Amino acid sequence: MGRAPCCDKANVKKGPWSPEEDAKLKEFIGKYGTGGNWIALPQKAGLKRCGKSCRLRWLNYLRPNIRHGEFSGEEDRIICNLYASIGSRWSVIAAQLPGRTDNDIKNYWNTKLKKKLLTIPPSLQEKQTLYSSITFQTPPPNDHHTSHQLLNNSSSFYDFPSNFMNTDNTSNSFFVHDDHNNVTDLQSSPPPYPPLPANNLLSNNNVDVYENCLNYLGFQDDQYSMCNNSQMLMFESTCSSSEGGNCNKDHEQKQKNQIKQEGYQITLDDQVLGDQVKNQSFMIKNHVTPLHDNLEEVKQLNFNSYLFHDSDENKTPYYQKGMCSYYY
DNA sequence: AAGTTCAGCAACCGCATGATC
DNA sequence: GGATCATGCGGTTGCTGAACT
Repeated sequence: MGRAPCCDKANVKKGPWSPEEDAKLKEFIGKYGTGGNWIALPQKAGLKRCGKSCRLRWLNYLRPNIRHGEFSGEEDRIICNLYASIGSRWSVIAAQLPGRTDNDIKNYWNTKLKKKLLTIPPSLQEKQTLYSSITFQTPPPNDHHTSHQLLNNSSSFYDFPSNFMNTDNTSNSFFVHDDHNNVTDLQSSPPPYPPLPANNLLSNNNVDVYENCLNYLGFQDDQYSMCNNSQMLMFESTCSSSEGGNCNKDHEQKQKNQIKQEGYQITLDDQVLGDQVKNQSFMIKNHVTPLHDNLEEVKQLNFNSYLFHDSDENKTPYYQKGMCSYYY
């Protein structure tokens, strides 16, 4: 015995709406509103439709100020940003795009935007564009913004959780705090941000800002990114879950070696965000030093897709893929 | 020109959640 | 606290027209 149907399926019309039906629904809602009861509405309005169908038709097509047609570049950026941060919560994304419906955005994402992003060639320039869109704006080269200025420059529609961090405008100090009121003042070591969520936020239901976007682009698992004022480094790693923290040193060394081969010098720091994160990944702290003096040259470097092939204790192959790029 | 494939989109379906009794 | 119902949401389906062979 399944769930009771929401309406009498035998007596409701399905399929595309006719102009007459649209007019009836529009007129009825114009006069009486929805009355807070979609189930009863079709009968009152003289429609042989399911209440859910009426609701959908109204919300996605008939209600005032609906916009159809081409999405702008700005809308693309917003969708990508939000998808990266919250995933496929289309209604939330739609709320940021006046006149757009969740259905529209979902369709647009599935049919166009996703493909558009997937076809981005693996050149740094393209990646930079994408990452800048899914992360945060960065200041111009040689402009020593404070971290909270970075935050202020970040996309306005992305609201960090209220406990994510505080900034102190008077002293330029910058700190994060977690649910236990453990406050970390990052003033003494210049934060490499755009902001990383405090570990309690990273480790539970809060999706890493960057994760989804990279995942759907074909990258996997954990990646964290950071920006050292004019530079940003993105990294990801995939570790066997059973390895816990042990894999990190190993992979860290590999990544370090790999990066050195590419002409960069980095300082790794494997603490930062607590056990859960540490066990899955490692952080590269804020000292990222290009060995090249010329930023233009740096800009051209492409660290895309280091691929490590290894195996865990069960001889199951796994991959670790590192990726980083400078950008400013 | 006819048939086939593909992309875009409207609409449906079923599940999750919240409100009410 | 549990049952029932309405609503909202996201995944999926299927229709339509355009593009391709």
